[in-house]
Order: sequence, then structure tokens, then C-alpha cells
Amino acid sequence: MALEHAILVSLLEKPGSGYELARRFERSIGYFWTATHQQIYRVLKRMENDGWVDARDVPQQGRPDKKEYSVADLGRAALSSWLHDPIEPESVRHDLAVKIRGAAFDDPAALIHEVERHRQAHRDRLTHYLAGQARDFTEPAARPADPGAPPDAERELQHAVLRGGIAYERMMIGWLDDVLATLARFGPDR
Amino acid sequence: MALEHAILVSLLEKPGSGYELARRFERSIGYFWTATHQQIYRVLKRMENDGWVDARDVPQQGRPDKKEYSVADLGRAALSSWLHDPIEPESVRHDLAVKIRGAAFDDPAALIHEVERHRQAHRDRLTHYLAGQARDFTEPAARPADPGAPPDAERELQHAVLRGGIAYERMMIGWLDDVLATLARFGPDR
DNA sequence: GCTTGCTATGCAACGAGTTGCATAGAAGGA
DNA sequence: TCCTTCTATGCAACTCGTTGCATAGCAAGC
Repeated sequence: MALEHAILVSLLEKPGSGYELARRFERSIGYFWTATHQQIYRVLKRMENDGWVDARDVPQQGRPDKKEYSVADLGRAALSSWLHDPIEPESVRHDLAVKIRGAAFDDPAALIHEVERHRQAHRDRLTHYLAGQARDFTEPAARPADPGAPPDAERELQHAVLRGGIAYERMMIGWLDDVLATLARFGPDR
Repeated sequence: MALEHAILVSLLEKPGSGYELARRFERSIGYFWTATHQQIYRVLKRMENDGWVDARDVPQQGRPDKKEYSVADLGRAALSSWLHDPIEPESVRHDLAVKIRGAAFDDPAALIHEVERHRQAHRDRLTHYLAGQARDFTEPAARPADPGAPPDAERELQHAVLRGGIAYERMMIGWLDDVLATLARFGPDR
């Protein structure tokens, strides 16, 4: 399980409450990991008991108070140990691929709308990623002032992961176009 | 949940025992869906109780007897109904992406071996897919005998899914090369 | 005053998925 | 003879993940 590690990474990038983490998991972290607030609260509690994170009550005005979490030494050590542990290349699960193979035993043409819907969802995500890239990773005019500056690992690696998301969405759009062309060959309702 | 539907599709393509299904899930179906034999046996039993599949004892020589399952009318109906139901575009979970972002808080260079290992795993899978494609989907010399023959939906759609697997592996290899280049920029052990 | 909506946290129940173990027939090699 | 490997099926325990629901403060609009 890596949810706890995903949380550690997110908290290292910026401390926050369970609620804030849940929203990050809907956005940037959600590019490659999903989690509901239930999961996050449960795991945060366990991590606090294990001493991986420290909690701090933060009174707020205009909204309910929150518990802000930050990574403790034990959490940093746990993350480091996990990073040095090899993991197996993840197994994929594509409902849509099951549907495509299943369509041979039903009506292939009926799947066209579903595939188009998915294609659109991937287009939307791609647009969103590209906007994020333009916003956060456009070099602000070639920094000539400090040519030998050390590269910022956090930022560079975030960008590398985002490029992965972009490559993934482009691949999916291309493949779904391929699938649509294949489905079209079976004509309407046969 | 779509495991039951994946099983239905696999049984429609060819009836078989729980054991055989488990092996298919390690191979061709496993391109886009994984399941252990435990899961499969449990779900098969439930599907049999629900009348989705029929079981038949098949005595064998030289090896233990098996229970061969085939899809019943109710199962076919269940699959059809699922095919016509829209599903949400699946959420992704990439442990490796978590590690890459996490590496910024540890030693980026230490991740290089891990990423290379994953790259190799994807290369191996790509090679395997390409071999399967050459074996199963090479047109046997342009069939001029029957030019207007109806396209074989089952075969064509299986091929489309396999092309998706190939596109995925190629994308991953390209991205991991990108990640390796990024990691290399941080030099040995800094 | 009432409803709606957002922030913020949480419980309880269930279903899905993993891991470890057990059994058993047959083949093949040390 | 014993050990390992492959086929074949299954139980039990556990963890992970999802869904539905509940509470509560505060803001904004009707």
C-alpha cells in the first residue's frame, strides 16, 4: 500500500489538513493517485498514532478549525525506506478494455458513444494538464542571472510526473481513436 | 466491479475452469485486468449461484478433474446490461510516480536503478505483446478468395485491445527515459 | 427565518482484493 | 524413495477501498 507514502510526499511538499489533502488528491496528486476523504482521515489517524506525522490544531476565522499535519522524523524515515524498497511494476485495470472485448458478443456499434465519452474525458484532462504545465512550468525568460544555479529537484520531478500524465492522456486519445475506427467498421447495429 | 464481467467475456471467448481462467488472467486478459485464483474461484461460485454461468464436471486423465464453466443466458444478459451502462473513466494509481515525486526529499539518484528496472519490465511486456501480435494478428496473405467477407468482431476487437497495450508500453518506456534523463541531472548522490 | 453550499471531521457497514495455508492427483527427476 | 513441479480447488483472516450517513460552523441569498 502506498497511500500513506503518497500522503507523506504531499505533506512534505506542503503541510495541510485532511480536508486539504483530499482536495489535492482530486487535483495534482490525483493525476496518479486517488483517495476519498474517508481513506485519508483514517490513514492520517493511524500515521499520527505511529508517530509518522505531527498534528497541530489551527483555529480559523470564517470557517471551522482544522488539524494541520506535517511530517515527523519517523515519517521521513518510513518514506525513505519505502523509496529504497523495490516495488513491482503496477498491474493495470481497464474496465473499458473489458467492454471493448465484450462488445464482440453484443452490439459493437452501441459502444461508440461510450468510447467517445471516454475520449472526451481524456481530452479534458489533457487540456487541464497542459494548462497546469503552462502555468507552473514555463521557464520565466531563461534566467541568465544565475546560469550555474542548482536545479530544483522538487519542481523538476513534479514536472516529470506531469509530463507522464500528459503522455498518458495523449496515448489514450490516440488509442481510443483507433478503437473508434475499428468499431465503425462493424457498421450500425450488426 | 468488473471482475465478473471480465470473467464473462473470457468465458464467452472460450469456456474453461477456474484454473484456466486464472492462467488467462496472467496472460492475455492480464494485459488490462489482474486477478488471483482466489478471487476467481470465489466470484465463479457466486456467479454460478446467481445463474450467470453453468458448471460441468470434466474428468481428465493424467491430471485432476476440473469444473468447466460456460456462460448462461442470465450471464449474457448481465454482460449486455453492463455494456450499455456508462462507466466512469478509471482512476490511475502509479506507485512509481509517488516515488518520483518523493525522491526530491531523499536521494534522487538512488531511484535510477528502480526506474531502470521498471523500464526493463515494460520493454519485456512490449516484446511479449509484439510477439503475440505477430503470432495471432498477422493477416495470412491478403485472403483474395473472399474479399467481401464480414470482419470478425471478436478477433478485431481483441487486436484493438492489444494495440492499446502496445501503445501503453511504448508510452511508458518513453516517459521512463524522460524520467531517467531528469534524475541524471541531479548528479550522483546529491 | 430557511435553505443551500462550502469547509471540516468522522463512524459504520460492506464489498473488493491480498496473503497464507491446505489438500490432492499425477509426472518427472535425484 | 523422496522431492519438486504442475494441475486443480478451496478456506480463513486480514487489509484496503467505497458508500452512506451524521455533525457542525459559517456565509450568502431568498
